[in-house]
Amino acid sequence: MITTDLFAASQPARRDEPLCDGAVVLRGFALADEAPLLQAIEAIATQAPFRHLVTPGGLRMSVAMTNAGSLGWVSDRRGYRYEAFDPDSGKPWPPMPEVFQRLATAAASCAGFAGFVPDACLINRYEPGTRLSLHQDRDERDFSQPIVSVSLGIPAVFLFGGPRRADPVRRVPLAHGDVVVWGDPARLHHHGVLALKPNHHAVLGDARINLTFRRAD
DNA sequence: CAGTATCG
DNA sequence: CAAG
Repeated sequence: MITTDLFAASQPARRDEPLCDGAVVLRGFALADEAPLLQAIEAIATQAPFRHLVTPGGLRMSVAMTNAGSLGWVSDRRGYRYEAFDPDSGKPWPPMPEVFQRLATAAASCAGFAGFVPDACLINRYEPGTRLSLHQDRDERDFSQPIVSVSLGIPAVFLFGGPRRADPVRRVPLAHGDVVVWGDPARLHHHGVLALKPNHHAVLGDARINLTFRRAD
């Protein structure tokens, strides 16, 4: 009893915010790994530069993307899919940094998804005005595996809806270091990001970087 | 429809 | 006219 109280008092205050059954926001979860995370992102962007993909409808996405891991998410006129090779360079995507994998596995575990080992990390770069309309992540093989989303840089408003597009949508402000995890009952829920407001972050400048971890294969 | 344009 |  006393040991429990002492333990609780010695831990940083964790304010986990459940969004619904199967989805939770872990406030500040990535802050401890901020420096190595940013260094790894910079190295990845050097090998596989951010680029604007085109939707199957032929429209340019406002968010700039790259990938790390054995598979990377891509979109073009042929559709959405995962590819082992960067279409721009013909080379494999940069490998998943150890700090990425460790963070994703730990966050998933905290959210109740033990044994999550991502093989793909989609890296999205937002600038003021960038948005991502409501969609589902449904290009992966195993929907029993969760999605882990890490926010870095300037804040954004995350949209989290339900399994049907017309379902009510919650607005969730996300700050530097916040992590969202959604899985099993909420794995196919719609989600998106409102257009970013003009803002500045001391380290990342006028940008938000989002890491989205998936088990694609 | 991982999009925009148009409207109240 | 910006936000939704």
